[in-house]
Amino acid sequence: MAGDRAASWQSIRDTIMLRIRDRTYPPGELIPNEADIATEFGCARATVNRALRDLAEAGFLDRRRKAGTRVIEAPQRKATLDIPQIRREVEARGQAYGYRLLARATGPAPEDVRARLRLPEVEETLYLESLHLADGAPHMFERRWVVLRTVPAIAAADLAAVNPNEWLVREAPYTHGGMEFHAEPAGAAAAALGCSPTDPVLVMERQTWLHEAPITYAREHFAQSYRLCLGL
Amino acid sequence: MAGDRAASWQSIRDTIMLRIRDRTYPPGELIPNEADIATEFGCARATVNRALRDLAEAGFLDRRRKAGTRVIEAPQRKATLDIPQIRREVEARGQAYGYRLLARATGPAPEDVRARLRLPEVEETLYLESLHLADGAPHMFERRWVVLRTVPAIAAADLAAVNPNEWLVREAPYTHGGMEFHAEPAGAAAAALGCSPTDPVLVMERQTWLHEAPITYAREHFAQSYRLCLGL
DNA sequence: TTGATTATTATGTGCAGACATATACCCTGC
DNA sequence: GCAGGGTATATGTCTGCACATAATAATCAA
Repeated sequence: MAGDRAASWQSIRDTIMLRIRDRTYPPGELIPNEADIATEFGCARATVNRALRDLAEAGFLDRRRKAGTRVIEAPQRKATLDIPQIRREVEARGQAYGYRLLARATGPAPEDVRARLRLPEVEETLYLESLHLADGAPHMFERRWVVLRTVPAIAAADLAAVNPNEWLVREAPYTHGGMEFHAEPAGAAAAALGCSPTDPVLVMERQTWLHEAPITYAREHFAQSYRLCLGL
Repeated sequence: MAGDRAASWQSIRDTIMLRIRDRTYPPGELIPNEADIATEFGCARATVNRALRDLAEAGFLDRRRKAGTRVIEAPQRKATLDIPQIRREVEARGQAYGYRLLARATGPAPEDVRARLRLPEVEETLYLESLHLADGAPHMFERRWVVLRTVPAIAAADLAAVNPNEWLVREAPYTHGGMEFHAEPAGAAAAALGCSPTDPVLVMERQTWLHEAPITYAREHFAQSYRLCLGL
């Protein structure tokens, strides 16, 4: 008997986890069914269910009706990234956050932006260029296109006071989106970032949708010192 | 009454989510307690609990005993990244995965590696240099240090056949770790990647621990075409 | 006013039982 | 041998109830 007393779902989860680690339950193998585990721990099946569900969500178990519960062979662990909210990130490091709106214009979405947002037709967009500062030094240079049909309210927003991302997060919730990172020479962003056009910078591209309606596409160039951190 | 019939926890979750979106439950405000919601939907409190717990885990609600359930002001949405397992990533794109072990040596951990792994003293490490290929073309160049005290078994592993990451994932599970991304010139990795030393490349640094024992530190240089993708 | 104690309350967790649902597996008929 | 259908089974979910726990709010004492 593993849990002599007070089998909480966490303690069951931890025990099962240990057994996965020490190969009592080997990779790829089935583990006992919920009812049996419940008997072993002297608890209700619901409690075991809670424990196993948690491990499955964490990516260590594969559960299927009738088939049973199997230990994942190569635990595809997920890293979670708290989506960079520039201001927070800067302030969390104890630096003063600053923001400057460099350009603002309205016009049709360029070809590459339309492709990113899966826009079949040319649409009016609000184009924004902004620079985000940490302790006065350039930290991130952003170019952003916002689809006016989806978010008409942004036309009236005071984006010199609130940065576009924060405005959108508050006023235009999204249902899904995507991000991509790659490295490229600073190029046109060099001037704003105060580096050489050939210096490597980290570029983040990001799109969001509200159901099928495209909201925004942003292309953010980070200063060289920036490191994107994720926890495992 | 929102759910006239068959209130599953998912349908309750979705309904609550809609109310958060349309500001029926405004940001920062308390939402009704579980018992009231259960009454509204005509279901048991446990079902509501399941729904709200899910939304809390997804980062939309803040729940505290006695205090109640509150809508998060700035939904710090989490992006999840399935930790790059090179082989999978390459094969998922329909390309042939290849791997070559370029160097293998044993010796004390260099200063910067020790810092990364929070190693107070000099320790013996296995140093590995490897190149990962996609359809024969260089895709990622990796330098890795493995702490032999924590993972002695790797000394006997055939790392020409299995890549170090896959071996470690299977044989040396970790409890926690971290990843960082930044951009830098290819430098010494240029030769292996077949690019110019000044070309920008995406660098991933990664460390893992088993409880307090450091396992490995890896520094991976990705080919220029590589893009790190995350879903929101 | 301040600090400690107690009551109240919303969420967290547990149990037993029931039914729902997906699906692996066997059995049948061709 | 193979396709199709039926069945057994393991997980998924819900209910109604109970008690645990955390934390606010109220009360009381110094």
